[in-house]
Amino acid sequence: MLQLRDLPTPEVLEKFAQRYPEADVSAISSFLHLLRVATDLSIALDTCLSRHGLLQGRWWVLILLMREETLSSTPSVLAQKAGVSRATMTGLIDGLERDGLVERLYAGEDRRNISVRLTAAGQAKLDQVMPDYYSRLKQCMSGLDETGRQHLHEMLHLIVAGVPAMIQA
Amino acid sequence: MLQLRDLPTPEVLEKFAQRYPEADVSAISSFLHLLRVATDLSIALDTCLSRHGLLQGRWWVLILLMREETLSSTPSVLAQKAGVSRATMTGLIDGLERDGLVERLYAGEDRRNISVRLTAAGQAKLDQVMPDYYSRLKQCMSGLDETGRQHLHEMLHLIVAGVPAMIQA
DNA sequence: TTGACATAGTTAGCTGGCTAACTATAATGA
DNA sequence: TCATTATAGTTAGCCAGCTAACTATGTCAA
Repeated sequence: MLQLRDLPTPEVLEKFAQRYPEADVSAISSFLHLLRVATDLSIALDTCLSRHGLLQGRWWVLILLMREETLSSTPSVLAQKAGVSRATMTGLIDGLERDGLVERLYAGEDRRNISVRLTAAGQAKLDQVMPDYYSRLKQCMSGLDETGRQHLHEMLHLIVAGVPAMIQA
Repeated sequence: MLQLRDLPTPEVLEKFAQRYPEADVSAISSFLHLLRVATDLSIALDTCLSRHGLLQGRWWVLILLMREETLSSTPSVLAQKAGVSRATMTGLIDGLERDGLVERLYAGEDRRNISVRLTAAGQAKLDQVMPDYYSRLKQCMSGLDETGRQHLHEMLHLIVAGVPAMIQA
């Protein structure tokens, strides 16, 4: 996400703003700070999951399956929800199946679709990971009270509303 | 960073919280929302840079060099500041040098060190990219006023303070 | 002074994403 | 009805990170 470790100091920003009058130093600073913190959180999540021999990609697949009443779904739906390509999902399922955490079932009406189901071992793995993840996360976010969290949500909405403007041609 | 597109609804969170009492639903929700928005911002940044034929990694190297009075630095220092391994930095510099945006100079005191310098073409590239980047970013963050940005900073500090607790053994 | 250790840059090979192209199956419309 | 088009899953190959190992150079203490 944001690899950069050496965020610009106010002085550096000022220097750049002098050459580039378009620069809005507090906007830049907020943007980079947000990316920096989010990246650190993501790394922390990876660290937590790695203790259980998992990576984010596979872990999300397990969670998406657990959300389903039937504990199953199809690769293309999973790909959409997980935000990866179908090709990547094939690889994720391959790995999870090799570890016995999910299984492919070829039994559907439409023979283009296959079903991917969380196995008992997959559920057991989640029952081991999730309490650890949740309690660490609770600690991590404990600095922010309910009001602060509400505030954060609102700000994030405001920011995300600006993304189209950033992308447009 | 966060690939997941299908963030949990309050109902899903409630269901998980029932099975896993450690869950703090508002903490989880804030955490995921933060990662989701940051990821969207990072993708928007990539989109902006790609219009100029750049990727984040190389672009940050150019910026780090421009920050220096001498427009130059060494690969290992750049690697540290850019938050990538020295091996990766070798590759980034290779690419930038091939495009004529930086040059390697072998002239230092300590012959283990080499110097990497921003070329005129590199500076010209930045003069083309930065105004675009800055004005897009300004638009993107325009939903948040100065007070909001201050608030955001404070909250991010509170969150980042919790990261060690999330990582610790 | 020289042997052990540390540091800088590079190379080789791994990984988890990606796109594009392929196969098989289903749906649709002339 | 059958040719076209769309969809699902997979495969092949690309890319930008990574670690580990290697070479060359510098440092330091016995």
